[in-house]
Amino acid sequence: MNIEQILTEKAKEILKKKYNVEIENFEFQATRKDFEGDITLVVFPLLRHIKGNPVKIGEELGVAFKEELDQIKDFNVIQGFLNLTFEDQYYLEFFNRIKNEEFGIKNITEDAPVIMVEYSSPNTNKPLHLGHIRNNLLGYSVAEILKATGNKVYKTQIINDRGIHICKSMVAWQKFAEKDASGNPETPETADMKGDKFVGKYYVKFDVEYKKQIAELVAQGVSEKEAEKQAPLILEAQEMLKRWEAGDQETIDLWNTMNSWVYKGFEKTYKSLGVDFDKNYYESDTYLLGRDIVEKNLEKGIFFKKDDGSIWIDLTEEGLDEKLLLRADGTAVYMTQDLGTAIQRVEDFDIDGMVYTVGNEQDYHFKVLFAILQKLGYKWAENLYHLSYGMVDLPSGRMKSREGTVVDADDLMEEMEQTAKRISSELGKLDGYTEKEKKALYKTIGMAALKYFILKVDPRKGMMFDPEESVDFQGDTGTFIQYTYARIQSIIRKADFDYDREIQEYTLDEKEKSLLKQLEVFPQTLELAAKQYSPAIVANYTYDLVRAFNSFYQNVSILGTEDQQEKIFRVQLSKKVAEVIKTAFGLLGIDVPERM
RNA sequence: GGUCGCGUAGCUCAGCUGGAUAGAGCAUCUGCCUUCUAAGCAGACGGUCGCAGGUUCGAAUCCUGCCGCGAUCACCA
Repeated sequence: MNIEQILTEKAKEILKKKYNVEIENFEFQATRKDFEGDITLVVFPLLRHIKGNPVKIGEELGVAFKEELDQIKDFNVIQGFLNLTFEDQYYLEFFNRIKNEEFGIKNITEDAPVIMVEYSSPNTNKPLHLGHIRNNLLGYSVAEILKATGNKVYKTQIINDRGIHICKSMVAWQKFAEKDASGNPETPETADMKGDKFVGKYYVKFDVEYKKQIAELVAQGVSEKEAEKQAPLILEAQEMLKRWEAGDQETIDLWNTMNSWVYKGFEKTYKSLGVDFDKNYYESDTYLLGRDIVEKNLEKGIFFKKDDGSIWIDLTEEGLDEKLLLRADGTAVYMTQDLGTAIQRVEDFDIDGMVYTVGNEQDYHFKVLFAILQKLGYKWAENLYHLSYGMVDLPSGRMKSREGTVVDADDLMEEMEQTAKRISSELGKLDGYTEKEKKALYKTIGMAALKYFILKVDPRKGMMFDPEESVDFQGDTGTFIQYTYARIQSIIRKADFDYDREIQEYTLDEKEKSLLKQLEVFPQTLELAAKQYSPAIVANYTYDLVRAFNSFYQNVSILGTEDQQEKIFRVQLSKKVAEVIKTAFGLLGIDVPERM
């Protein structure tokens, strides 16, 4: 039983005796720092059940708590707030209990819920950019947080590897690839380019040439709309798509080759980002899924057919529209595919729920998707969540690839590393590190700054990113948190005495106490983060913890104190704080360095 | 136009299921390194929580209306 439950039981008992009322819920909150106390019971809500003066009721409860509970040292009542102060012993017992365990992390049991987290889901014609970074970091982190709170998790991505856009890159490469002396077209290897960048280059090339053709046609008097349809390049791309769908071997080979280039490039970016997947789905495998389901349920009357033969679902009862699922020619749309893919995944992994990490521009799509799956009666459809995140905006507005304002993922990561290098070199604290170790450290620091910057904001909200003002390394940053971790490691390295002994009796310093309080809420913070699918909650928690530690560090002496008890306790406490930092940052996908 | 989301300090963001005098960081200004890492600490300055009503003992938080910004409303994905 935790302290809130103990207090609740006691309060129930007291009020029953005194006022003969049964009250189930009490409102507790951490005492604000301007007041004396550790936990506060808000008395006002009780007035609904008890007629009386809130101050008097508070006093009565306070007296009883103090007399009857060992944990309570003192109390005060201000207006309708009963502030309770705990005995130091309470915190000490808490600390000794968690000291040697992996604190905050739940075990994953045999019967744990199985959740699939989808994220990234790139197109194979464009390199990853800042938007993908937010997506990837969020998806990965939410997956980790779900694991830490006792779920079995599979991470997945669905790769959009087919369609007209891929054919555009293929056509462009066939037609416009630069050739070497013996007439061989360039490849990522010969051009010394990352595969995704290479293919992306030809996608852009297609667009440029296509626009030229449109302009020419328009100059000949063709309307713009017509020109877009008639331009030879687009016709070629459409032909290519037809051949692909017909299974033409040459086309499939080219498609495979170019996709494999892209995947190699993605792989590198994912590795730098530190994200991974348990399973990849490819649209080329899933785009035909969903049709059977639609046809099967047509008979059941969940779907209906219009005169032209197209198949729809009516979601007006759910407050949504009618939605098309199969065209009159029997081909599927995006929705149908997602429907089929969801069902496929449940078959593959026996999952109980899914999280889709997709931008908030698709809110409507997922509302509809989930509504349909629920209507079809799948039990797991109750546990679908659209992790809908806001767009990353630049100071100039939205990122637009057409206007060249996309922030490339690889470039950004490289810049972060360079900034870390510059600052680190200026500070010059890395004596004894080899060049290789230094480089690894710069990357660790740069990535932390970037990841923390992105993850600390509420996923649902849009966010601002200014590439000119490089990400901060001071204040509320990943760097600051890493720095604190490194600081603690330095203390531990220097603590050359046996500090393993358990401290039983101890008078807590104010700074120690606020650290313990912050540690205490770690598990519930993780629960909240999982419930809200929000890494930001973990990030903000870690920042508060670290701030409390630095205040402690600067205001009391850890290794310098004469008192042996004090010295042992402070080293133990510091060590525990470092562990929690590491755990929390692990959930955000951020590494911590031993030195910096 | 319908639907959804957002609007908190000069800037970037916190603020849990309503609770005490709305919090951080950056920026600006003051102190603190012969003692455990100053990527730090301590402090100052900075707010009509978009506006107007309502519910409540109590509203940044819930409800309604309005204003501003964004997304979406495709037989695109």
